[in-house]
Amino acid sequence: MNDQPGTLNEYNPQAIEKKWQQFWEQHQTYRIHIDPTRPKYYVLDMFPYPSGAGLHVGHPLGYVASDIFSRYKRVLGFNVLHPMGFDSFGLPAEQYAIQTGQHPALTTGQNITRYIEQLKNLGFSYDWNREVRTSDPGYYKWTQWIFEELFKSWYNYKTDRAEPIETLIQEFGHRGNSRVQAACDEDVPTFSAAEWKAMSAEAKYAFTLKYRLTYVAEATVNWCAGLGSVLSNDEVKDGVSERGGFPVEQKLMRQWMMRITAYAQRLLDGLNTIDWTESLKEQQRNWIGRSVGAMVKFGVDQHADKSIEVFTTRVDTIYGVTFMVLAPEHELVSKITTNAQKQEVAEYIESTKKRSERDRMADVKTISGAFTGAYAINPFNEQPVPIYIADYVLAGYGTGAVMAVPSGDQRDWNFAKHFDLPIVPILDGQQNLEKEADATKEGKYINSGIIDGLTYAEATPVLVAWMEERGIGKAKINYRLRDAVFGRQRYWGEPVPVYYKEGENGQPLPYLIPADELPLELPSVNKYLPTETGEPPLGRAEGWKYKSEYAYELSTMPGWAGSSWYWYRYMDPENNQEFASPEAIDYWRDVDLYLGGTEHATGHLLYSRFWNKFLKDRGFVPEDEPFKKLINQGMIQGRSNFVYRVVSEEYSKPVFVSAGLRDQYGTTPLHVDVNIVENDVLDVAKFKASRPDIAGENAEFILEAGKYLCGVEVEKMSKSKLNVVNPDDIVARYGADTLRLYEMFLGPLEQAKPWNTNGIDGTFRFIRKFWRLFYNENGQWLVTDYAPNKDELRVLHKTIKKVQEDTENFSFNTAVSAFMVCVNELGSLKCAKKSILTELVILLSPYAPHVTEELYAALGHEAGTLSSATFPTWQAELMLEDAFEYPIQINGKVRATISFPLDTMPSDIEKEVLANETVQKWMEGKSPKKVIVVPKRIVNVVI
RNA sequence: GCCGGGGUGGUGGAAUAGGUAGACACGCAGGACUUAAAAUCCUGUGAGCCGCAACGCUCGUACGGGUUCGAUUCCCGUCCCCGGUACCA
Repeated sequence: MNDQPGTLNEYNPQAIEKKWQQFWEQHQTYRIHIDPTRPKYYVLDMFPYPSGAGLHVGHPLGYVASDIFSRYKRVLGFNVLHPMGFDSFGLPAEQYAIQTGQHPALTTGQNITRYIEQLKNLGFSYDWNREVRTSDPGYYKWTQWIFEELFKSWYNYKTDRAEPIETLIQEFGHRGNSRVQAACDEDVPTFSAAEWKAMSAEAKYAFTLKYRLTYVAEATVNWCAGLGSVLSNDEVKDGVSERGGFPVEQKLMRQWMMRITAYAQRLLDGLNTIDWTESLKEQQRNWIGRSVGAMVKFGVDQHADKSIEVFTTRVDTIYGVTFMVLAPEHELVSKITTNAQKQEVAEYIESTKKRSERDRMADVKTISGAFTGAYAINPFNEQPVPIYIADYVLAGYGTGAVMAVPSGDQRDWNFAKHFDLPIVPILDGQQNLEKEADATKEGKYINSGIIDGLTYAEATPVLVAWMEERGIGKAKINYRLRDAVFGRQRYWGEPVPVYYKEGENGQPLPYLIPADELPLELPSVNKYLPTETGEPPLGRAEGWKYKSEYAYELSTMPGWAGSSWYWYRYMDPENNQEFASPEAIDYWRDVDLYLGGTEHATGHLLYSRFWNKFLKDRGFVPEDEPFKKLINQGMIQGRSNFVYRVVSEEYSKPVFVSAGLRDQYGTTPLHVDVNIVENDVLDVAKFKASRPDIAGENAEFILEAGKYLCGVEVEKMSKSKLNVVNPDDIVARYGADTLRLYEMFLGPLEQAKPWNTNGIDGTFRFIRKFWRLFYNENGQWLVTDYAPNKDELRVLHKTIKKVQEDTENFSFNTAVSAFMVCVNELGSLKCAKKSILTELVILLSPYAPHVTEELYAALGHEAGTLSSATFPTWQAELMLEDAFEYPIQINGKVRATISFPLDTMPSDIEKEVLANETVQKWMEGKSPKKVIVVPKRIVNVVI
């Protein structure tokens, strides 16, 4: 590879790309507007967090794909919205601020500038006039506004949608709250209309707080002391914070929460209406975790006033219950434990507390628990069963209590064996109960009171009816999904627009900052750390308007707030009156194609769907689902190179052995910078220069075939592993088009793959060859006006067809291959004719918009872009040009062909008759034994 | 464990309503050009066999079976890899 590709007469990407970037900027080529005469198409990339490291080499993968698709849709006549922006609130900028004292807005701004520069270098067709930044006050004004709208709303299960809080207050005034079916706090007492009317205005207000979609609650949260903040479940991995790796503990705190659980069922149902990958939908389904079952109330022996409620998905096994298990944290534990068992129970609770979350997860096999001494009464047969506590029952799921059926559940079975508790079979279909539990639903019930002799399908309704009659249980659907914690004790985020006033009972009540005073701007602080009294950094706020009168909410919103609605802001980014105008929303509606990584499956993508459904309920947006189709680009992993240092007393100087020969020596592998390795061959001179400490002048290298080959391993891309490849370096050397094409060529878009540049020369050669179709060896323009011949048309039409199919399927790697074949074939045909090239450019422009600049002028296109809509016309030409040919195999060998014009699709029978005739002719009248016609392309004949 | 996706040359990967496996590219080898190198171009390149050559033959898509005229593709079983999730009652 020449280090300076491109002389004056050669393809010179640096000059071409620079020229066209300036041109696009000047002419605002990619600026788009609402155009009711054309259909819209919205292509969205997941916007990046602008980190200090600059654009990651994995980012362009998805951006290139979405850019290709945007260009493709434009060529087909769509008005394409293709914007970019920045998710610019976040922890790293704040950490940096803590270390350096620099305002996060400053560093964030610098990072964004760099990102934009890099993105523009890559030639994306974004409309930069629509750029958004979540940390701009003009943007987060509307994030705060949505928060306030959520606060002003409640979820009505009767209408199954969110409604303004006024409709709830009205209902309270009419009939109290006994008939209200709402998503609300658990501790809401029932009251009548009269009682409601008797309440003070403030008491009424306090009451509504239990129903609003954002609310304050005492919640167990993931508290990370290292970061001084609360984290969401998806920010915690293996008991430590995802960012920074600090330990995380469970802590009870007053927190802003969002009632996403109100939408659990709709979030589940909506998945059936959208075109996402099955694995992603499955992840969301698991996260929401719907299970259908029943709540059953068990009495407690000696405690007539108490009962234990359990959730079960198998009420039909109720007669097989031989013990109960409570979570150690369950509130009844202390009340029902007998004196004799007190010490054992206390010890057990103590030991579970010591076990970290991590230990509990890692160690699933150890069976432990303690007997409380109390007994529960099975409401169906009045039999007492012992109550245990055990840490395999989770306080956070269901009621924190389970009815244990050892014959049907393996964990219960294990527990029963360990504590020597009875195992009662309840179905005649159950087998091997001595060895393991059998969760079958086959057979008829035995030992089962009112359901004896029934089947599974018959039993459940009988049991539920029996329970409901007596008020001891009911059918119930349970979700794993929890309400989302909405506060972070951090500085660099949207301030929660709330202040507090002390109420009658001395408790502070939250009130919204009036909407016309939004945005509540992030105040400046002298330090980005929590205050001495342990308040969040906003405790240091200076210049807050009402600070002397009221206490402000000091937490900020979580990272996902700003990203949960940003696709609407692109529709109308400058609007200061609304988050986007109804006109813009009505035209652009929803995202037709969304590209991004799978890592957001249970975070961003779930919260966004939640907010969207809320906005829909309140009439602000028209569509129920925000992202119609979603493609996940695979993660780009790092590809590390290694050198092998020989470990031996024999040598006084450092010795490195090539990878293929390392088995013959004892060696230690060392990471080596991938940027001084090409095709896994080490540049020894550069290596020596870069590591004088170990590889200086007198180091020895044991080569194979004259080269030093490096070892390879796929790892996460990181600085310490010396495997980071900066896209800028590639662009500087080969040009953006080569990088773009290469990233597409690397493999299927959705597949995770290690980044390596081993094949990049191939795509560079291709683009150069392509360039040469247009220019002669002196760099002069070659395009002329001759009509193409049949062979040339054939090549073009074949390519157009293939590329269109591949593009529709997001199979860009095969599309690039098809281009390569096309250019090779045209090259040998010496084809350089205007009409052919017109079509070729339409195809190629998504991938290489810079290469063919002269064409814009020569063909009279609007400069710098392509708007020709010739796609529909070529297909007709293709039909006239070509024919289907069916080879006829006789005893496995091709001996003849039959052909059909493309406009007449023969039936299989017609083919068989024709094949028969052809074979007979070929064999001079002999008749074949068997003719098998295969629809696709081959006719087999057996004689 | 469960759920989802995979296993094809030296490498990245093509091809699945069943129909010439290995497109395209990298790498490698040989050749042309060159004082030389780089770049470029041409030829070859799954493994093996036969032969002067042409033609041709056998085996090959993780492994073992099955269905079929025909299986990388469909079915059953096994092994391995990647991603997600985790005591969810």
